[in-house]
Amino acid sequence: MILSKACEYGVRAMLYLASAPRDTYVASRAVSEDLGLPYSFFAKVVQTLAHSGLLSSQRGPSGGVALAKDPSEVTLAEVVTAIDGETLFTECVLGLPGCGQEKPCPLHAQWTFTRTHISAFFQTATIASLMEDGDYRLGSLFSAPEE
Amino acid sequence: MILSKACEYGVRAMLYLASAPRDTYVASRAVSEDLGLPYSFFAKVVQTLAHSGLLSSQRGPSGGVALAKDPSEVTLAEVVTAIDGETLFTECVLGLPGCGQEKPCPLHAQWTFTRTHISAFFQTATIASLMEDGDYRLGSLFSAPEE
DNA sequence: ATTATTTAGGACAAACAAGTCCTATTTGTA
DNA sequence: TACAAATAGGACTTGTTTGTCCTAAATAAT
Repeated sequence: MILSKACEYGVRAMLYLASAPRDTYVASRAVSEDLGLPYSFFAKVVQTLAHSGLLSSQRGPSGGVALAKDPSEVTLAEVVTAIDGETLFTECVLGLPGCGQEKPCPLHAQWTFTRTHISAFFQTATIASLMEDGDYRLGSLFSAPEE
Repeated sequence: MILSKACEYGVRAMLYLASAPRDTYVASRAVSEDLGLPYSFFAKVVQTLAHSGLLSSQRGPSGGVALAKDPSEVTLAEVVTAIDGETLFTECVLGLPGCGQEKPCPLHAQWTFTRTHISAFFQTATIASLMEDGDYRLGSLFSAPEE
C-alpha cells in the first residue's frame, strides 16, 4: 500500500473540499458521511491537516473545515508529507538505512530513477489540477461504487 | 512504505543467495545473521518464497535454502508478488474499490501512468540484472552501514 | 446567559504487521 | 540406531495502524 489509510482519507478530503464553495466551512461530520469514512478517525486526519496549515477549521455552529489555500497552491506531495511523512520520497526501497550514493544497495540506481517519477507525480499534481477534468469525478471519491 | 518488512527481507535474501555458489544449500540462520535480520521472522519469509517456488529448501545437516531457478529468470515483481501480493501493481492509489476506467478517481489517469513506471521497474529487474553492477554491492545488503 | 453545534484532544479497543518461542519432522553422519 | 542439524509450522507476544468513545473548549444563535 503506497499511502496509509489516514493519508488516503486526507487526500480525498482535500479534493472534496476543493469542490465546496470557497470560504465556507463544511462540518467534518458531513464530509466523512459523504465520503463514507468513519467520522472519529477521519476527524483526526482533519486535525493533522489543520495543524500543518493545509486546512483551516472553525468551531461552533456553522463551523467546520475549509481549504486554507487556493487548491492550485496545494500539491499532493504536501498532503502526503503532512500525514505520512517524507519516507515515500526519500527512503531506500529495501529499507536499508545506509543506502545512498556512497553505499548503494543493488536496487539504488534504478529505484532512484523510478522514485523520481513517483515524486514528480505527487509534486506536479495540485488539488486544483486533479479536479480540472470535470466534476463527474466528484462522485468517484466515494468508497463504494454506485450504480 | 512501498514494500512490507517481510518483502524487503525476501528481496534481500534472493539477492544474497544469488551470490552464493549454485546448487549449494545455505542455512537460513546463516543468511539471517549475515543480513542482520531476526531469524524466526526471516524463516517465515523464506518459507513463503519456498512455497511459491522461488526458493528450494532442504532439511537436515548440510541442508538450507537455495534459489530454485537461475537468477536471470526471476524478476523482482515475482518476489514482491509472492510476499506482498499484487496490490502494489493494481490498486487505486486512494484505495477506492470502484476506481477504474468506468469510474476513475481524480488521480486515476495520472497514477496509472506513474504505476506503469513502477511496474516496469519491478518487471524488468531480475535478480541477476541487479547483481550485475559489481559485487561491491553485496555488502550493501546489510542493514547497518559499516565503516 | 443559555443552549446547541462544532472542533480539540485524550484514552481506549480492535485489527494487522512484525517479531518470538517452542515443538515437530526430515535427513545426513557417526 | 542414535544423534545433531536443519526446515516446517503452530501458538504466542509486541508494536503500530486503524477505528471508537467520551469529555472539554469554542462559538453562533436564541
